[in-house]
Amino acid sequence: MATRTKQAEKRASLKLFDQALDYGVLARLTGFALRRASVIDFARFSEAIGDATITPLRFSLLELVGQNPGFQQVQLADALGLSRSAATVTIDYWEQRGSLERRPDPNDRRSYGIYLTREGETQLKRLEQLVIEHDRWLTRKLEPAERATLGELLEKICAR
Amino acid sequence: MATRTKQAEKRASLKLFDQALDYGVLARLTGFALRRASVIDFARFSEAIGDATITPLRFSLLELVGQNPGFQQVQLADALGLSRSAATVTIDYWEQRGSLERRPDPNDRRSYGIYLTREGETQLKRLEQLVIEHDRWLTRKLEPAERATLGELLEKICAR
DNA sequence: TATTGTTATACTCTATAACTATA
DNA sequence: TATAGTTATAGAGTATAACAATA
Repeated sequence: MATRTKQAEKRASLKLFDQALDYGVLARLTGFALRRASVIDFARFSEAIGDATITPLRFSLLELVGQNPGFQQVQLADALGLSRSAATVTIDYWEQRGSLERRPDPNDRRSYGIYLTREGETQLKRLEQLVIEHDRWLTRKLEPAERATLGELLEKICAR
Repeated sequence: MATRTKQAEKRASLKLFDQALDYGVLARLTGFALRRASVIDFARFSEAIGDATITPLRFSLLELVGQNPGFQQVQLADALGLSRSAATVTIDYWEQRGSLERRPDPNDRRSYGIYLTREGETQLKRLEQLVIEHDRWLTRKLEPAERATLGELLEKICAR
């Protein structure tokens, strides 16, 4: 039992990337650096939120619904680069928690508009604060100007 | 049949992120931008390599072995933030392809040193070229100086 | 007792395909 | 015929736990 705990403990400390090793071309790859940073972000996200089931993707969807009430599932899926089935599952998650609801679209009976519930609005406001705090933690080593620059450069990468 | 093809086709085009939607606080989050860029990188990586089974992680491990021949699995796992079992599986993948081999460690009979085979050396050189090309594609919208800046900023995020 | 590596197992995430009900 | 959403299913990927061999 002690052994298992130790193994889990060791992994939990997440001391990525060993100084003793030569990373070769990896050290020159933007893609590798992006992945590293993303892993760090992801690893602390749920912890910062205080709920292991709330992932970055799930938060993103809730935020998107909050900002764009009434949009179709298909639009939300596209906006996040998800399949329709993945969007269904993610929406199910929040609906089961009472944070959002599907309302039949009066103009197209195949589809629903997705809306926050009253509970969802409260929840989202709470999460926004925690996520913003977490993001500040993630970028705590950067000056405000550097953070802005990073945002612009990443934006350029994503622009088509 | 036509329907299915269309669905897959649509997703393959990966037109992430809809201009019509308001991304709210997501637009201000470094973590969200990192994830977006990573998704773009990952989505094109295997395609650029021309082999759907070679993922960024698998390439990273091979590169690490190439630069650090003879290291233990546990060291490679730590260097990539993997569990021991995940490292085992990843090494199995390359070993089955004849690209690397486990050699018994003469000093510690519990462990192996991991080495490239002759085939692995050739393979790695080939992959390095393709990966570097892919990374250039990923950052094609950035000036050389911007690319360098991005690297430094990401480095700061990852530094402890 | 602790560590290296393997295996068994389970869980998360996401995709494609098939299905339904509409359009 | 095409589309919105659901469900069934499968495949990556990765983790923990248990185990064997060795330290």
